[in-house]
Amino acid sequence: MATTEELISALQSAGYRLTPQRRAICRLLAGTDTHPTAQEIYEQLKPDYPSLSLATVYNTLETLVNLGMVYALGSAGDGRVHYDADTQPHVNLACVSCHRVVDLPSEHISALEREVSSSSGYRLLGARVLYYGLCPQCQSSTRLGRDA
Amino acid sequence: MATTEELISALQSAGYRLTPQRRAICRLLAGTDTHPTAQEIYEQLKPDYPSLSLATVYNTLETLVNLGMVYALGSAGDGRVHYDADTQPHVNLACVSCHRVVDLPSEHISALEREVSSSSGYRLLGARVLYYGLCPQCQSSTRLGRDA
DNA sequence: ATGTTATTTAGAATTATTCCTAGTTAGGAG
DNA sequence: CTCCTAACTAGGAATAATTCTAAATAACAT
Repeated sequence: MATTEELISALQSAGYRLTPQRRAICRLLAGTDTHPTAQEIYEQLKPDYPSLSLATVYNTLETLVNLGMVYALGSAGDGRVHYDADTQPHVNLACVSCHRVVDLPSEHISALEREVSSSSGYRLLGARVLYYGLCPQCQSSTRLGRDA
Repeated sequence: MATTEELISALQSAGYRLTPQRRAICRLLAGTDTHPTAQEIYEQLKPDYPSLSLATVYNTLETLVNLGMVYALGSAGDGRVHYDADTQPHVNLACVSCHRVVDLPSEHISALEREVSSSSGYRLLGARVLYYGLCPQCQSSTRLGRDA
């Protein structure tokens, strides 16, 4: 879990200005293990920051996600729900450069599913296991791949 | 990947009626490895089913998801995006009924990550592992939990 | 302290999803 | 095969999430 300071200095070293609103959002994110929505963040901060706008919450969250400091759970990047008739456990691998998504057969994923199922008590209905990174081709052909 | 027949008979044996619209949606889902949105399904079927309504697509998808035959990628059960400042690979568990998202410590997830990393050749940058289901409380308090 | 420019705000606009109601239909009973 | 009725669909309205816009504000380098 990132600390408040890590989130803030990630913004700072990426050249973003440190506004009270951004600090507050970082503090809230680092200080909770619930997974708030933009609306919930807005409502929790509103009493202390009466002028806070929901748009600012969305903007700051987008920035933090782009910096890789925060995950956006749900939304496959575009805010829409995608449906998949393949209910066999499998791994999706997305290339952040060429945007292709491939399936990957995995031995460990069924073990993971059994572990999740038995240790949580949930009746599992589905899963999204998505890794993202640079595919082999893009590692050799993009600036990101050579530098990172 | 579920076949058209499996999807259709899942609907049938759960007591749902087999309408041409539902058959068409099942056929489309089983016949693609893209991950269409409700809107895309609607647009692809519209030429052959000019009277088809988007609401029917949403209703059918919800039914199939509740039957566990189709995954809804993205959306932690509600239509909202949840944010998580913990960027260490970990398992998120979302309850489709009460919409709470919890973290789950897991032994197998690091093994999975090593497997993905070595077998894919990707330079991994991050991961999102989200399971959907019914939490223990909602299993006892909802119709879904009792029937499924 | 000042200027530059990124950021915030408030509200409107846009987009995704769900809800509602009247009419239609699938599938079992006869 | 035909009828009956609960289940389903269509279409549009309603709701909810997110993004956009333009003017006001404030961070930070100098």
